[in-house]
Amino acid sequence: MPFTLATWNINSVRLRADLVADLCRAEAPDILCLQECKSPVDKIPFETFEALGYTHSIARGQKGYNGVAILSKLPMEDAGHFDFAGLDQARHVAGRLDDGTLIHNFYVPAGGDVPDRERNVKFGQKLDFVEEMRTHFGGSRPERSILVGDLNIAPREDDVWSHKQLLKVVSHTPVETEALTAAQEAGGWVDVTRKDIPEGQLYSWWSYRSPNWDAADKGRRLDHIWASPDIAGSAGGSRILRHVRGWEKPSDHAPVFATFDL
DNA sequence: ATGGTTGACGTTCAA
Repeated sequence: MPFTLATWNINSVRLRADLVADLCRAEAPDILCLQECKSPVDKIPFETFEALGYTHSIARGQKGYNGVAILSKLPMEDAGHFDFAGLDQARHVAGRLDDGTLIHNFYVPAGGDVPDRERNVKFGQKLDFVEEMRTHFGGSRPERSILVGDLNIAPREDDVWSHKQLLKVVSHTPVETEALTAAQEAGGWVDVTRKDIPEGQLYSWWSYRSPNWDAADKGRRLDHIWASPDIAGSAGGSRILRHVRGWEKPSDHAPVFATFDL
């Protein structure tokens, strides 16, 4: 069964419901995973997405912050959620397709500004969250599974505009990139985007604080699509829709796409 | 050395 999967940090699903609809009309992903919905579940405009064929949805939300949702044209059942690091925040939800394929949608904590857990509680929570991803997937190694989301870490040197200048910037510090790589390896996860696009600079996020984001191009690859090793061979077609970052009133993240033929 | 922008909420926090 072939399908197209996308992940997008939408930065308010209510403010940008029209952008979600535009993306769905233009690219027609079968499954769209959203992060930073910033909305209680009962205020997400699911009817807008149902009208476009996304008749199945699973979401977790809270007022104002965080929030994750999976919109799907394919039948999907709720497969539960994690509350890593004991934060009691809506940062993960999982769905299961009819063929048993499991889809994890994560929103990893951003971690604040100071990359030191002694001085910044949020950074410690981020490291704890990623460490729990490692212990979980190391303990029950994923099969027939896909993991996507805003992981808020750019692991490779070519996942940021300047490796050297970002070594002490949260999202690219060695303690973070090593923790994310450890979590990936613990589960045997294959980085699908980098399997398909192994060479060159690749970004999915550009700060709002740069007025000329496109020309300056000081991006980072924070959004990821991983596959368990048994199905990684069926993944392909990766792309990051950079032009979406240039839409009117955009999210600061661009959507990341891949296809699977399971 | 530190500002720059955005969103939700409510007169500030998080990203």
